[in-house]
Amino acid sequence: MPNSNSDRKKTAVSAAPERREEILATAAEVFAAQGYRATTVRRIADEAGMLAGSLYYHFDSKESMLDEILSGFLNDLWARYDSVLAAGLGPRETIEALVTESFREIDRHLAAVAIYQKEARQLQAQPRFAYLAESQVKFEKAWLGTLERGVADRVFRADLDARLTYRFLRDTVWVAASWYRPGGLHSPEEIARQYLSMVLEGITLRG
Amino acid sequence: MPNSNSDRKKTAVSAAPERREEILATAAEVFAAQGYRATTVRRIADEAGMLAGSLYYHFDSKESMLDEILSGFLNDLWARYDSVLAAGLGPRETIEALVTESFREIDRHLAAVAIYQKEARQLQAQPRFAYLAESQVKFEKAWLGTLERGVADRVFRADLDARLTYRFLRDTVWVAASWYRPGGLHSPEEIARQYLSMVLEGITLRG
Amino acid sequence: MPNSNSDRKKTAVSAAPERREEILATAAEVFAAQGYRATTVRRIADEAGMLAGSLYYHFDSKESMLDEILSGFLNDLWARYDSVLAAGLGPRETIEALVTESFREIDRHLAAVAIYQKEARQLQAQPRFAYLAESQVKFEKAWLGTLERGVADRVFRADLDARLTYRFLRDTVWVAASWYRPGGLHSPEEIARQYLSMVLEGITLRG
Amino acid sequence: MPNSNSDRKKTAVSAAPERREEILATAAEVFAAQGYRATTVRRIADEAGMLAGSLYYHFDSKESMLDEILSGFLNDLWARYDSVLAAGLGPRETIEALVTESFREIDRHLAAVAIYQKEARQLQAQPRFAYLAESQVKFEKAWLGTLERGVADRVFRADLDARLTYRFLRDTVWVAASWYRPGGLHSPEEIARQYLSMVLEGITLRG
DNA sequence: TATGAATGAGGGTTCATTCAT
DNA sequence: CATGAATGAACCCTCATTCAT
Repeated sequence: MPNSNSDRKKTAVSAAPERREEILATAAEVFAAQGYRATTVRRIADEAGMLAGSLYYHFDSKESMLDEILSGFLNDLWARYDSVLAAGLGPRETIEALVTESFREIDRHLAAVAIYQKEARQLQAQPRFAYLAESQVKFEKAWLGTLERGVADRVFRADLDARLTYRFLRDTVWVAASWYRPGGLHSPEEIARQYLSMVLEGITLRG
Repeated sequence: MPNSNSDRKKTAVSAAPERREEILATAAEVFAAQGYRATTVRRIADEAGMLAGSLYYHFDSKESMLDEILSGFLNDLWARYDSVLAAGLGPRETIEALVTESFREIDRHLAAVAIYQKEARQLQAQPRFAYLAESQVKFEKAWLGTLERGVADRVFRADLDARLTYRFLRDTVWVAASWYRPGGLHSPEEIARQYLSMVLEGITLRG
Repeated sequence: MPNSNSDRKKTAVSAAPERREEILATAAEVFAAQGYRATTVRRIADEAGMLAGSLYYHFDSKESMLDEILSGFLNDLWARYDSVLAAGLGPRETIEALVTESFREIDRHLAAVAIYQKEARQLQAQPRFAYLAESQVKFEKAWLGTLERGVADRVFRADLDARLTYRFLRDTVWVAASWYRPGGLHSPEEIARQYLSMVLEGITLRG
Repeated sequence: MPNSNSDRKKTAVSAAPERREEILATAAEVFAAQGYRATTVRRIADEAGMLAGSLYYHFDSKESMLDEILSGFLNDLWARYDSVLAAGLGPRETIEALVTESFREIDRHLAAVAIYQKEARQLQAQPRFAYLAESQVKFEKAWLGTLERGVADRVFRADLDARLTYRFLRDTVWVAASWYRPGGLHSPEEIARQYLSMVLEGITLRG
């Protein structure tokens, strides 16, 4: 996956990467809380204990912060998804593993996920963020493929529109970022288990 | 439900509300496509075939356009929800009716729903948009109550966390606005049927 | 005195001059209360029971309303001043008559006087309002001349700077417009009497 | 006295207040020359040798500049008035000292005084500028009280309406700001002496 | 005569960004 | 590394004015 993070041509010398990460984490939280457009660079600087101008020593633009946040998240996500997909599991087990990894990713990169959910659609149009669209395509291929494999294997119902089911699963998982709070009542794994139970078995009680 | 739309003391007189509605529909589409903050009033005016300043003959601010769009949508939604809730249906039938009405509402007010999804959380903080939070509360009461009634009636599974299930249902329905296109392959009712089937029966094939 | 009022090339037909006067009086009051710049043409229209655009049937601009108000006031003032100055009175009696006429003029054209006080200095720069400066010059000539005649006649003290005294008199009289309310406790003549008493005799009690 | 200037939570840090003062002085002069409403921030910026946006680094609005100008002037004025009033002088000497201090204040804060004269009445209505009204009240108390004390002490004439006399004195002093130019022919003290002479003794020559 | 709707030129303000120190 | 100050483009909004009806 193309990752603008890799061809980073920063102003900064390579030294002190911790400060960068701190600022990035701060920025991510503010972006998630207020929205990317609504967030001022000054607000981020305030939160990071510096002046707005000082941010430009570490990053060359507000947009590049966003870029790093999003690509960092997607890189991490795909590393895990790829290893699930390479494990040679059956369709149902693959879905279970993907869902579980997704909730874990929400737990790890909550802010980034929230930002992604809200901004990705608009961002995709810009060349700089084309990788978002590519990730989307790859994502659909993985999930939809698994679902279709499951239907073929008579593990999943065949009477449902595949793309509809895919969207249903995808949305169900990721919108959780809008209410999930790390350290809350349920662990990511517990949430995954319940979600899977609903998705796979439905919420209706069986006689 | 408090509705800022009702105590509108606008510049415009009562006559000729068509132009208002036209502009409002245009604004809603642009807001939905680009995000509220990212949308300039010039863009709305362009799209409406007028100059930016002219918008202010009909509305007194960009924010008040947003307000009317959102409150208009919620008013319509609640009129329908209320009549479903007043119909005295069983829990499963109530859920089915609510889901169906929701998809119909997405069909009717697609732009407004998309805007709501993206902006409501931040907007709620402003006093002017407090009604969004109130609607949210009422919404949760309706859905969660129906689910709990269903569990008590042994119609729904008792082993699921009720709030988790509620969120699952709620999000499942509404995020559809992010991909739904009116006049597409599936009618709102067809989408509702399939969604309900997944939610109620699960996606796993039964022996 | 040049009076833009005389070469009025209005849009309006000559008919219904009462409506004009009504609007003008309304405008004068609003200008006086809020300041010329701060007054919107719409506010005047509201107060006159019409829409902003409708004013332009009667007047061709906001500025021309101001012009008519101011020139109307000055025309009236000079008619009276001129007849005082032509009466051949002694210096003290002339001053007394001018002061009394001034307070009467404040009583008659309160709003116009207030506007004049506040806006004249800036307005003078514009060619259209050059007559304000000319009036000022003529005004100074009349008062200062009378004072100097009084000094020569040993009616007024000779140890005071003449221009200082002139300004003292002028300001004393006209600022009254800032607090005077027609129909209040004191009539214009009573106010004139007391002012004159102070100005001529001073406020110190004589042994 | 309430002073909005004191609870200033400005963008600017405490350091380098000189630039602020420069800009403020510039703004005051432009406000005085053109009127507050008629002054554009672009004009102030031009005069200060910067761009309009740059002003907002130092001040958070055009209004807050006005606020600082006015409250700065009033603070200074009251410091001096208060020390006069605390000096335990007789009525006539108190009036003389107040008048003299007033002319000195006009000399020091000419622009601020001119602005005050022209804008105070309208500004008072806004909560932010309520301190103008409070100052006015305190002002009247000080002057009117002194005048009444003087009448009781048989230093001033008893046959004059006290409030009328107060307004006469007040206006007489302050309108001088409309024509006074620092560094002109007469010093503030000289002007005060002549004004006092007129006010106390009158302009009529005594046999 | 008056209205409704629009125009268009600003005006105040925000904000990402730059840069000398 | 960070600050303080400034830039400049863009934004929302206001308002006098126009004009067809």
